[in-house]
Amino acid sequence: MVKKKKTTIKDIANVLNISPAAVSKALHDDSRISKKTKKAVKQVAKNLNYQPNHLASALRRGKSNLVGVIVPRTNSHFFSSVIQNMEEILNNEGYNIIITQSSESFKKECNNIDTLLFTQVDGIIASMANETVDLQYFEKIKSKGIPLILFDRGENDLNVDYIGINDYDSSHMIVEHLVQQGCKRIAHIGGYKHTRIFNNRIRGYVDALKKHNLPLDNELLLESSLTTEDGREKMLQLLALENRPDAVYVAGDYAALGALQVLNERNIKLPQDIALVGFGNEPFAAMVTPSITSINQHSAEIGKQAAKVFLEHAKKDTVNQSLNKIILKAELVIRDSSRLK
Amino acid sequence: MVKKKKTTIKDIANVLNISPAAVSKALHDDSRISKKTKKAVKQVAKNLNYQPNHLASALRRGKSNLVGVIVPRTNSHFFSSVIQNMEEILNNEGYNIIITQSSESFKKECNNIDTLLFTQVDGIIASMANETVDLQYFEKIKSKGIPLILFDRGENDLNVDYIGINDYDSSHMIVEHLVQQGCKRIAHIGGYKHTRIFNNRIRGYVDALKKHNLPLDNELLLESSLTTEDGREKMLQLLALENRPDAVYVAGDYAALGALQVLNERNIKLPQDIALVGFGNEPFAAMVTPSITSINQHSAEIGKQAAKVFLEHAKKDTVNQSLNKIILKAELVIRDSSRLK
DNA sequence: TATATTTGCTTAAACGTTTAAACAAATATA
DNA sequence: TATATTTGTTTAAACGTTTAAGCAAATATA
Repeated sequence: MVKKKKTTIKDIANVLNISPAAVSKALHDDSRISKKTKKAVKQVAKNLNYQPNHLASALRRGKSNLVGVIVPRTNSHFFSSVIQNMEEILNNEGYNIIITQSSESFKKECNNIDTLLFTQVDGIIASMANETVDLQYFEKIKSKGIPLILFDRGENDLNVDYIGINDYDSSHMIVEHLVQQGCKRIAHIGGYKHTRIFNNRIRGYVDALKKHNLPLDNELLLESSLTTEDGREKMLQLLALENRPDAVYVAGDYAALGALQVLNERNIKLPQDIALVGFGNEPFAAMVTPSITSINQHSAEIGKQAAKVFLEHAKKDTVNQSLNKIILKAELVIRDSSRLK
Repeated sequence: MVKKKKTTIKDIANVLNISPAAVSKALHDDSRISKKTKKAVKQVAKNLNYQPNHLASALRRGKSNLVGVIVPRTNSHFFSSVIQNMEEILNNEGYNIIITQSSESFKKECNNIDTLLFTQVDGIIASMANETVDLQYFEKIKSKGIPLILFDRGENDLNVDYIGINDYDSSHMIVEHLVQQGCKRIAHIGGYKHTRIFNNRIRGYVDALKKHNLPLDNELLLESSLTTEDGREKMLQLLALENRPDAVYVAGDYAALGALQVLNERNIKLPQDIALVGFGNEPFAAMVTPSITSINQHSAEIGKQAAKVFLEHAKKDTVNQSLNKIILKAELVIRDSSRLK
C-alpha cells in the first residue's frame, strides 16, 4: 500500500484550467469570484476529496487557529468541564484546542509551555500547577505576544486575564454556614499559601472566624497538597489534637474525600461529631456517604468566559491593554456532611 | 504594545553571514557542518531567542509530529491515565498530542476526526463513542493512509491495530468469584451489544453461567448506556423483579456506582443481600461505602502500548501490513461490595 | 605532481497556501 | 463616444523551513 498523494488547490486549478489563486478565493467565497466559478470549484473539491492543508495556510497567514490549554489534570470534573465548554465555543469560531496536563508538576508545566509555543498556538489558556512559584515561563508566553488567559489557579503578579470565583467570599459563606449549624471550632485544611486562590480561601477563613468572634487556633489551620491521600493525613492530624475541631473545611473535594474516609473508618458521626465541607463540587461529593457539602465553582461558565476572552484578543491584532478579571460568584451546595438542623 | 517579529533562521544567517541552509543544518547537527559553525549558530540562536517555526518545518517535511487522540471523555480515570502514559512516550519521541472528546456522541466524534485530519496529524489513537455504529469516518482515516490505532472500544471489522483487555475472560473471572461467594442468581447490567468489548463481556457472562450450571434468565441481562444515572435505573428495574438477583455484575464502574446508590438508599445490605461488581477500577470504586469490587484494566499499559504501536507505524513510511492486536490480561480487585467470606 | 576524495558551505527549489498588485474585459457614467 | 468603474481573473511573491544538487577549497591518495 503506497501513500496517496493528497489533493491540493493546484489539482483543482488544473482540472478547471484556472489559477490556484482563483481556487483559493473561490473556496473562501471571495466577492470577486463569479458564482459560476465558485460552484465549479466546490464541486471539483468535493469530487477530489480535497482537504485544505492547515499547515500551509497557517504558515502563510501567520496563525495556526490552535489554542493551547494547560491544566493540572483532566480527570477531575472541574477541569474536564471547563475544557469541554471552552472547546465548544472555540470550535464554533474555527479554533481547535491542544490539551496538555502538568500533573501539578512545575517541570511538566514548563515543558507544556515550550511544546505549545513550538506548535505555534495562537493563545494559551492555563490553570497553574500546585508546584509553580517561578513565573518565568508564563512571562515567556507574554513576551512572545501570545495571549495568555489564566483561570482558577492564577497569579496577580502576572497581570494577565483571569477567570475565577470569589474564593475569599466563598470561605465566608462556608464559615457562616458552619456557624449557623452551631459549630464553634472550625478547622481549615487549606491549599498551598503561595497559590493565590488558596491564600484567598485561607484569608477568608481567618477573617470570617474573626467576624463571628471565633478564636483563631493555629493548630486548626493546615497547609496541604489537597490530594485524597494528604486529606487523610491532615484529618488524622486534626483528630490527634487534644482539643478536636467540631467542623473541618477542606479547600478541595479530593482532600475532603480523604478526610471523610478517615472519619468513616473511625466511626466518627458526620455531621454530629464533626461537620465537613469541601470545595469544588466534584460529582463524587454527592455520591459518597454522607454526601459532602461543597462549593460549586461554575466550571462551565469559567470555560465559556475563558474562551470568549481569548477570542476578544484574537480579533484584535495588537495586544489588548485592558485586562479582563472575571470573578464569578460561587454557590454553596449544602449536603449531609454538614446539615445539622 | 506591538507584536514582536519572531526570530527566524534567516536572522541567524544574517548575523553570521552564512546561508540559511547552513543554519538549518547546523541546528540539526548535520555532519557536513563544521563544529565551529555549529557552535556559533547555536549561540546566536540562543541570544536571539530563536524558536523553530513548527508549521514551516512540518509543511516542508510533510509531517506535523502531532498525534490526534479521541476519547469519549477525559474525566474518567481510565481515559485520563491512558492519555497521560501515551503522552509521555510520544513526547519523548518528539510528538505532541491533540486530545479531543466525543462525549459519547457519534456526531462529535466525526467532527473530531475531521478536525484532526484538518490539523494534519501524523496518526490517530482513538477509543470509540458509545453511539458509534457507522464506521465510515474511521475508514476515512485509513483511506488517507494515516495510522489509526484503537484501544478499549474498538471494532474488529475495521482491521486496525488494537490494544485492550480480555473482556470475555474478565467476565468469567467475575462470575467465578461471585459463584465462590455463594451467589446463585447473577444479573448483568451490560453495555451496548453493538460495541465489541461490551458484547464480549456479555458473552463471557453467559458462557460463565453455563459453565457453572447456572440458568440464564433473560430478565437478569440488561443493556445500558452505563452512565451513573442509567445504572440507578437498571438497578431499580432489577429490584422490581419478583425473583431478585443475589449479585449484580455491572459492565462499568459509573453505572455500578448508580446501582450502589440505589442499594444504599433502599438499605439493602451489600454483599449479604446483593453482591455488586463493577468494571474499570475507577478510583472512586475504592472510595465509596462499601467499596466496589472491580476489574483493573491496566490503563497505563494500554496507553504505553498504543503509543508504541503508533511509533512503529511512524518509523516505516509505507503502511505496515502486520496488525498489532494486543490483549492485556485484566485483574480482579476484590472489595467489600462482593466479599462475603 | 596530478587526481580523487572529503569537507563545508551556497544555491535554488520545494512544501501548499494566501494576497497584494496587475490587468483585461465588461459595464456604468458623463 | 470617451472615460471611469466594476468584475473576474492571473501573476508572483511570500510565509519559514528543508534538502538535493552544486561547487570551491582543503585534504588525501597514487
